[in-house]
Amino acid sequence: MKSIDQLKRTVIQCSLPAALEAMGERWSFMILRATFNGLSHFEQFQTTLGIARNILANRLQRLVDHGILERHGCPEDRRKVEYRLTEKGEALLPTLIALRQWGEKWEANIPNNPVLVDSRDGKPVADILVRAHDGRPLGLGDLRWVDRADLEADQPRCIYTGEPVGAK
Amino acid sequence: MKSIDQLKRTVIQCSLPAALEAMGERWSFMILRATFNGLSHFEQFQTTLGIARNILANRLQRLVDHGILERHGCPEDRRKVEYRLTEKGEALLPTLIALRQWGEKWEANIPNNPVLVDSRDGKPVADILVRAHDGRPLGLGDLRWVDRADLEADQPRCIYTGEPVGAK
DNA sequence: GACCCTAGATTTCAATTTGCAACTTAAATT
DNA sequence: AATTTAAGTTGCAAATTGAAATCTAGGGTC
Repeated sequence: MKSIDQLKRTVIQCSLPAALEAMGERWSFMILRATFNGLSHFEQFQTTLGIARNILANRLQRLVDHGILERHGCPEDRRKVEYRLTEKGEALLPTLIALRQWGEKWEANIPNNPVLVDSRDGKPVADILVRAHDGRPLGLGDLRWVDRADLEADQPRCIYTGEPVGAK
Repeated sequence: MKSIDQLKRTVIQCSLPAALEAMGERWSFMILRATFNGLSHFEQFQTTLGIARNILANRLQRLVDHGILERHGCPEDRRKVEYRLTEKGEALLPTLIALRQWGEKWEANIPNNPVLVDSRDGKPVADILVRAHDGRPLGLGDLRWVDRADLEADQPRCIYTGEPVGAK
């Protein structure tokens, strides 16, 4: 009772709805993954993903509208359109990889392929984790949700328990 | 032309479809976020998210079916049901945070609240990044996609260019 | 015990979204 | 000139979503 009370005093603001409006549709992440793997044309997406053509057209348009992909005509073959990742689209890579790693570990027991590796040593990238500002991995027990107002007042306290967080 | 040819030689296997089957519905991440913030009852989800009751019931059922939430009756008030995160559900935190951070940076310009902080020092967690096995942050330019078969044969090569990756 | 309230759904029905198949249009190829 | 290819669009049936009303079991109050 008290904890929920505390929670309600926190103004909940979250960009998750906005993020989901851009990427929450069923095929959006699949299309994004395909672009990360080098696909860029309508027919490529259609044949490799097996998505309906009208839905694909609609999703590509949405991704372009949200600034995640850019539409470029190909000068050497003017029938073709190239869909390219923008910087904003590229910034979704950690989310995509996190989701894929979760799926590999907890849903499908099949190893993901292709594998994303470090170009320097050819080793697969690390599991995506929540980390402290200095890079230390953090588990759920090391984490607290605090109200931004309390944080800015240098009085971070857990929104459930009210308990102060961190050294003073 | 050559790069797509190379790509087609790679057996594409991906747990992304499986992950999206569990979490790809419109409200799933919103419900998950609510549980991470301490909500656990039907009415709490309904009033704070504003989701239709039938859809909420259906989504909770799906999340339970996928082993992301667990359903517990409350002994002290037998009308109530408590939905709790499982270990599998908790493992989605990095994905959720990555998506939220992306939204904060690229979509909504409003600061996220509440803030996830390190319990040790009360500082907000780091941005979710793709990192090397040793924790070094990696940008897109430091990454390559390689066929798992090539990786296991200790011959990692970029699936587009065929270029060998890493020192030999 | 009669009454009302609460939590967690289920049902009904309209509106929207999805998906398949066929068609279109412009550009390239034979 | 005829064919093929790339990237869509259109029409229509099926599935999904959402708002509102209803339902059921349990609690609280007098």
